[in-house]
Amino acid sequence: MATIKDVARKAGVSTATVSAVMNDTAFVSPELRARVVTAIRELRYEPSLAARNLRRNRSQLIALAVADLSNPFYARIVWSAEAAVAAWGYSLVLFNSDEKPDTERRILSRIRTLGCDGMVLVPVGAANQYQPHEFDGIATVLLGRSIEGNSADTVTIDNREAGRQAADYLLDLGHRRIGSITGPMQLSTSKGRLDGMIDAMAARGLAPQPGHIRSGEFREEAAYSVARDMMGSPDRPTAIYVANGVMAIGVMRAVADLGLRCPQDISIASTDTVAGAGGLKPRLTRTEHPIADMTNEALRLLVDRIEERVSEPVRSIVFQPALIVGESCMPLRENAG
Amino acid sequence: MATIKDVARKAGVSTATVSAVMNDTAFVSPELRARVVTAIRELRYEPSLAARNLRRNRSQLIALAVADLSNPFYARIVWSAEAAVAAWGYSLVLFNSDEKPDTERRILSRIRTLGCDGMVLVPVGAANQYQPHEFDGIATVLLGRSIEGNSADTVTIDNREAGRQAADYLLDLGHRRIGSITGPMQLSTSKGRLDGMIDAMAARGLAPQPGHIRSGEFREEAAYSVARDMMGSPDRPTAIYVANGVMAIGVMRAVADLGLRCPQDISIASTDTVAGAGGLKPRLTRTEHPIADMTNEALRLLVDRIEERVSEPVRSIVFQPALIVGESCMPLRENAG
DNA sequence: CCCTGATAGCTAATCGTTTCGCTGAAGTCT
DNA sequence: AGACTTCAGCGAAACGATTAGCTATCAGGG
Repeated sequence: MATIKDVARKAGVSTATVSAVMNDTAFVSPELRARVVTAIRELRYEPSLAARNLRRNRSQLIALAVADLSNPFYARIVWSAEAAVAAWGYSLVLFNSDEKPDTERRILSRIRTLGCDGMVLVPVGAANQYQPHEFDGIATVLLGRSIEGNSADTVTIDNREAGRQAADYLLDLGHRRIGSITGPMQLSTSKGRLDGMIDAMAARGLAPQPGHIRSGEFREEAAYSVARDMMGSPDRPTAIYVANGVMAIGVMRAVADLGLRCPQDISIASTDTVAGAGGLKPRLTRTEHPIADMTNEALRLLVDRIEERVSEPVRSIVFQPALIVGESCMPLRENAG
Repeated sequence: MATIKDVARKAGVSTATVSAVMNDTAFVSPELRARVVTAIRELRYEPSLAARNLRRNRSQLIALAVADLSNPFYARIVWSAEAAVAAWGYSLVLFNSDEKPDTERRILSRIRTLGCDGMVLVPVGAANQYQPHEFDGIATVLLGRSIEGNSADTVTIDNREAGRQAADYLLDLGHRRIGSITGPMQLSTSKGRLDGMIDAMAARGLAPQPGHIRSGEFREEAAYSVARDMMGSPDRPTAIYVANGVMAIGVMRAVADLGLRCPQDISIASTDTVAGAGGLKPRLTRTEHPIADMTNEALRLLVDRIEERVSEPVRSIVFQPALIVGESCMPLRENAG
């Protein structure tokens, strides 16, 4: 592995000159430049990032820590993030906290040791689980979920509005007994979506039955068992709002396994679709997030911070959901059968 | 950000001692050790990987370069790889070559500059596009696809067997006019799967019609248009073998858009299912790969190399596919309608 | 009591860059 | 012609760790 010294020796110049050529950081006469370039090519010199970073105190690394890599929603974020990170000239270090606060803690420490220039974090813990020092010294953008009281930039969606839109749609179809299967209540996403749904019902003088509101892990299996339980009872809801795409798959599976039909027997709406579910039948009625836009925006904010073109102290960007009507919901009156 | 010197000063010892404590690399008396540990805790010292790596010439980084991050198949690999990499004490740097050899070339160079200790590569180019020097000095495992003549360890599936299994299944159902939509022919995966299918047909004295064999990019859109074209013609095949899961979705969409029904009008089988397609209706008949096992195995081989517990010169592990019967195929005689 | 051997812990060199400050040749002005 | 600028290019000091090699201390044997 050739070093800058080898190049300098071969080209008959100092290492400073080689560095100047590499980084275009000072004028170098055409002759010298040519000699250096030749030497670089012949020796196949590639600068050592370790050395450069030690000196510059930069790493060219951006960390992305997502909550659950098995969830296509996050897989989609990873995809967008990789592209954005590369476009900004960084490399992506990927972590999966698997919805476990302890794992997340280890990840944060690892990100620090790696000297990542910045990180995009989908936080998994409750607000009070974070120590302020876990964030200082490293540019941070929170994605999708926020941490109350934290001073990092955030990019989120309007969860409350998402819940409201989905519930309004179901209400417009005439449903009155609407249930919800949502994620862990300490997460801003779960809580916001549920609150939005309750808002929408309250606006029409309604409230969900207590037994029709259930929360659990953001996973297919969790949703499956909760749904089986809720749907098995005689006073089951006529429509259900599921807080995320993976859970919606679980719910549909539960419905099918109980011998119920969707949408004839039960209407299902959700928030956050799962990639590749284009083939899911019936197609889910859901509110969608502009995942790629959100991710790009998160990285723009992050790079802004890293490169210190900082404007305001804390920036929060909220994306609005859009309702996509599929085939998983029907008007109530036709539910008689 | 505290450095080792700060810790040494605070604990009243030399940096060498701090280093010894950190790495447990020499005996340190209990008293000193205690002082050092306290100082480390109080200063919240975390060693700089950049400095350590410069010195040790290691980076604790493993690169994963996949061919197409938008493909759930690779998303699944990413998921498994992140877990395996973390379990071995490394961090994962993720790249997406997007099936573009040029991008892949840039990635290889980047991996080199980053000083990654090793890489897992899903190669996208033809064998002759690789220069030997792009691989030397960095431990490499090729995953899923191989490069002829390359001396890296490989973990692949038996593509030929996968094609054979799928085709045999269709043949057993009585199909004779079987077509195939496959990926780029310079890739070992595409070629192997097609060869397997041809093998199976040849074993029964059959051969596919030339117009029934089409290749294109490993993407949904590509498959969609090729399928529309092939299915539109009057002598269309009665069954079709699609070389990958994402393409299968495109084919199913094309079939539906042409007003054809699957499996009544056409049987579809594929290799490599897409995660989350559990909800796809009808469920795809396909050969599946043990993705997690393959990925784990790839990382085991890689870490072996990195940590120089090398056994044989080159190791190749081939996984066998398994046929999973869904609902997307029917016996030929019932195709009359 | 001195010499030896063992060893805890220190000093300083080193990894491969970047970058500050310097040198000295060439150019400009009076 | 002398003094002053300019600036291409160089030398060497960082950056923060690891580690080879050394020093000093101490115990034990002769």
